[in-house]
Amino acid sequence: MTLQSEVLSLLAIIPNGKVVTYGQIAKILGRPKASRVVGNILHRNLEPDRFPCYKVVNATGKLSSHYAYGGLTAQAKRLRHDGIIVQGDRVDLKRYQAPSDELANLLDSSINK
DNA sequence: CAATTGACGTAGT
DNA sequence: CACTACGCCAATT
Repeated sequence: MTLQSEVLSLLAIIPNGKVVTYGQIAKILGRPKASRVVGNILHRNLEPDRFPCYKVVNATGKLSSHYAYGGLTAQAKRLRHDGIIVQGDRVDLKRYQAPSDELANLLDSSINK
């Protein structure tokens, strides 16, 4: 099982109206130091229609500046569409970041399903 | 197979 | 919070 497929699986189960950070994903998948890899995976796959990669932000809540198809603006637009308030180029992590344990639980459920 | 490449994170300033 | 420097590691070349 590649880390890549794990990351994509996790993206698919992010609760609507919530966001996650790269490091959070990495930690959940057992690679707490592989935050960069998570970003690389999303960068290389570029499948915005298949996975909600717009729900992924960095540790400060800032949106990815190299997001495909319009960059920050396009990503912010998608986030707002999900009911998430985007101030400038960032979101309020305190309010929108999905708890890691909840994600782990959802991931487990998706595997079981 | 070795080197390169980053949608990043953390600690220090 | 903004910036810098350095560490990290799977996928790609």
